[in-house]
Amino acid sequence: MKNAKISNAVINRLPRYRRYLMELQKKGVEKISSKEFSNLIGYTASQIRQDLNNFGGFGQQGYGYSVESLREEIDAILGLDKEYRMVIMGAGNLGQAITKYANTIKGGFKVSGVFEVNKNLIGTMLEGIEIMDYEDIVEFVEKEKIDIGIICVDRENAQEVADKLCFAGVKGIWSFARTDIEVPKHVALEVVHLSDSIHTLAYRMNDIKKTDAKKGGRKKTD
Amino acid sequence: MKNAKISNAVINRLPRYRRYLMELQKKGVEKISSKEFSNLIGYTASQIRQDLNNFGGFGQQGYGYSVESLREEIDAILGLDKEYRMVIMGAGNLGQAITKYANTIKGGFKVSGVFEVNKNLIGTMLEGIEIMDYEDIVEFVEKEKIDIGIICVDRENAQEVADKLCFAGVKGIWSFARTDIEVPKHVALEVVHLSDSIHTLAYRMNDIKKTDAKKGGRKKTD
DNA sequence: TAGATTGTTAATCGATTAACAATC
DNA sequence: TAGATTGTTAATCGATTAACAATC
Repeated sequence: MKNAKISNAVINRLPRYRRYLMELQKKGVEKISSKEFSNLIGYTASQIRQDLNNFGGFGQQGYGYSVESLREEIDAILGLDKEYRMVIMGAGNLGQAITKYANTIKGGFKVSGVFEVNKNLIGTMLEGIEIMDYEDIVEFVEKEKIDIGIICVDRENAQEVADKLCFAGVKGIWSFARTDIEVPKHVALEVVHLSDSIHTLAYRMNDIKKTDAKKGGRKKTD
Repeated sequence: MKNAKISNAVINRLPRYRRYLMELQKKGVEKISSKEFSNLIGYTASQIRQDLNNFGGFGQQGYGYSVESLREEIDAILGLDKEYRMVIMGAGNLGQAITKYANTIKGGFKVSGVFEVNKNLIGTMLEGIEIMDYEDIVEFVEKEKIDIGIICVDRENAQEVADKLCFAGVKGIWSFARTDIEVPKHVALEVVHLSDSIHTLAYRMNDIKKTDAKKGGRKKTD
């Protein structure tokens, strides 16, 4: 495995490679060349080879890539061979929605607790998990060795909750709060801006109307 | 308003500009220079001016930008001055989660219906909306003038549902399905890969551990 | 007017694509 | 071995940043 800093563009493509490899595995495909993969996934063969070679030489000249072992390599690169214990911060509408979703995530991701400040919610159940008091979060993270904090609180409180989680010792934060937050360098951060996402959709809908594209062609994801 | 094709990088930054402008407005700030905005939002002043000038000259030399009118301009660019009628496709766990979330979206976005194939769910209520039969989707989109279809079905069925929605006449698709889909050129598409997102978080958590970054510094969103 | 700050052109940087030698 | 396809270096493309003339 090489060592230079990997660009975000590359990192963001890794889960996609993995999804296609899983599909291929499910279909029983054993090997794939970068050219065949290119036709399937829509990146150039050159980019695929370039991307993978950031992490090592997983292919074999004259043959291509073994679907199974490439998929295992990418799993290991992404850290999907490990377990992750998570807490949800905030049991309002957003927290309820994300808790429901988080329970369906495949792999080693497990929701261990939900935390709230609203006394009326504390002690009630959400998706089979008891809602606990925000006051107890630091102790819980330490005792239960929580890896990831999922932030589902209001914009106004997101930074404070992030600070608390980082203090408590989480290694990563996944935020759905409608704001930008900062974390110490040793904590990983991934922010999902769902409202930004639908706003760009609105832009594209109106842009299409304006340029009045002729119908018929097809457009791929990304 | 200019006309050249706007890059995705620019489009993706627009909602973020808007969020910061809303905050400034709330605080009663009336004008901002690209330099001040840069300090706040973390893009270079040059990039801010470059981005905005894709759509028109909204500033005034020697003064800066009016927070209120710039925010209005961006609202108009994004199409947030319009109403959008939406349907949720799929009332399983993901559909339930997204319906809960979609009800909280601010602005002109309104959920008008939820559709399912599972006969046991059809006719029951979800977040105050009656779940309807997938068989009736085309008629509903036409009659209710639905603009956006939100796809929350299984990977296996996502493309079929997208095809149906496009046939019915939606102008945009917001997909949360764990797969890539294709739509005709005249339909806008925005895909949210939540599982990809948490996978990149896992990567970054492990990457930090490997490079063993010294603690202390702070990292901003994006 | 003088100072400030935009709008825009030019320079730089980074990411993608092309080419090809290495090698299975 | 000959053919195929990788790994990697070089060329291109696009996006970001810097510079500065225009102008409020």
